[in-house]
Amino acid sequence: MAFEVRFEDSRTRARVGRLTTPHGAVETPVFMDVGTLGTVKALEPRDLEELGTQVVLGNTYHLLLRPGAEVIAAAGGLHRFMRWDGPILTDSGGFQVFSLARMRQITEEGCRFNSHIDGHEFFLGPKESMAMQRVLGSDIAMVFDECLPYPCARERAEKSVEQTLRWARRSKEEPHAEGQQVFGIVQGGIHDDLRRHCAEELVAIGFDGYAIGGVSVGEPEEFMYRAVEASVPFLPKDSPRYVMGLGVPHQMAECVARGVDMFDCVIPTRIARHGTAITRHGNVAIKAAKWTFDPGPVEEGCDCYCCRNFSRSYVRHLLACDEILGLRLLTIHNVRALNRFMEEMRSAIAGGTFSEWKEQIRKETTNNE
RNA sequence: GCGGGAGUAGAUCAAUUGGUUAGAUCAACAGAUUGUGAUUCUGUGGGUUGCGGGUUCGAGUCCCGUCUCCUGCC
Repeated sequence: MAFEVRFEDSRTRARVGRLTTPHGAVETPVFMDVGTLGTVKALEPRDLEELGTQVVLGNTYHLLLRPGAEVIAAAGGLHRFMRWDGPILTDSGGFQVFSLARMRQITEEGCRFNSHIDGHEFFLGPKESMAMQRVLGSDIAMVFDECLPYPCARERAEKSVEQTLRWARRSKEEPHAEGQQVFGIVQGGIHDDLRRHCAEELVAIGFDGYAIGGVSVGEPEEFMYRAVEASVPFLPKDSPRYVMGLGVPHQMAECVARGVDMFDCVIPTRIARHGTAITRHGNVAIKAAKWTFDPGPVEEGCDCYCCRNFSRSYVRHLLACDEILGLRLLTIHNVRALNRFMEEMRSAIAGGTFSEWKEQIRKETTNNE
């Protein structure tokens, strides 16, 4: 079995596990860094290693457009192309169908797009997506799905779930790379019965892991937790569960308490580029003038390269001047901050103190500064 | 000393040859960002138009005086 549950919390559904992939083992719960175009923006693979990043995400849609399947194939796959030897998870492009909705035309076979770069028409469906992910050679491939917006009428959600299930079956049937795992994606919006139905049907098809999609798309926080609660009980206990697109610390803690093992999000790298640091006491705008003379690190007690060596004053200065190093240093910090957060979480679960830890996190991170 | 030019938001500059509530950009401040079309986006505050008079229905704009800076000449 590729996934092994090693500790289970007695009071919640939280668990510590290990996911084995062709490029190494992954300790869960895990936060995965988004590297859409074959790079975690501003970081090098050696940075990621030092920061304790376990999995990097790649994106089928974006890599298909640029540089294209031929280039990746010629390089021998995404690992070799981007020089990351750790596990890679590739998104199917399904989310782009949703986020680039204006340009779409959906058929049973998939989705017709116009490239956002040069307008060229192209097509992405379960067949094309799996073929591309096979070329990419990711350790984990995601099925091609439709991500529903919020809010969404029930009738539309029903049809969409059936479409997602048909696409999931076809995604499973397509050939995959050697050792490549395939994860199904539970959709269903905020409708509990649709979530359950979708989960059960996916389990019947049989996947290596199961994602919960269509959350953190603008719905209230409680709806997000409810979507997780409506899905997890119908997923196998011995398979990894992955909430897609989520990376706010206390939200991840809440989802882990509901049985989730994996997360990914653009938040740490994006807000770093926008001048905001993630800390144990909430987000801090390092760009703010009040740090102009501040000699302290971005976050007190952080072990990252940025915090070990540089002052808030310096990082603020770099950001104010739009220096590349500013984006890099703050990205280093934010990635490390979330990885430390997950390390703490795993220790708390293994040590039997998860509930107390989660409560403390909720208090600390909601009080901004 | 004489001549010329310039003084408008924290900074750099606008304001149709006198016409509504003096704008823009940057900075400041606040907010957003959740399977990246994001070094992005949104919003807020901020002015005794150097100062003092005058002309006019009305002055950043015209006139007088004054202060400061720049520049040229003796």
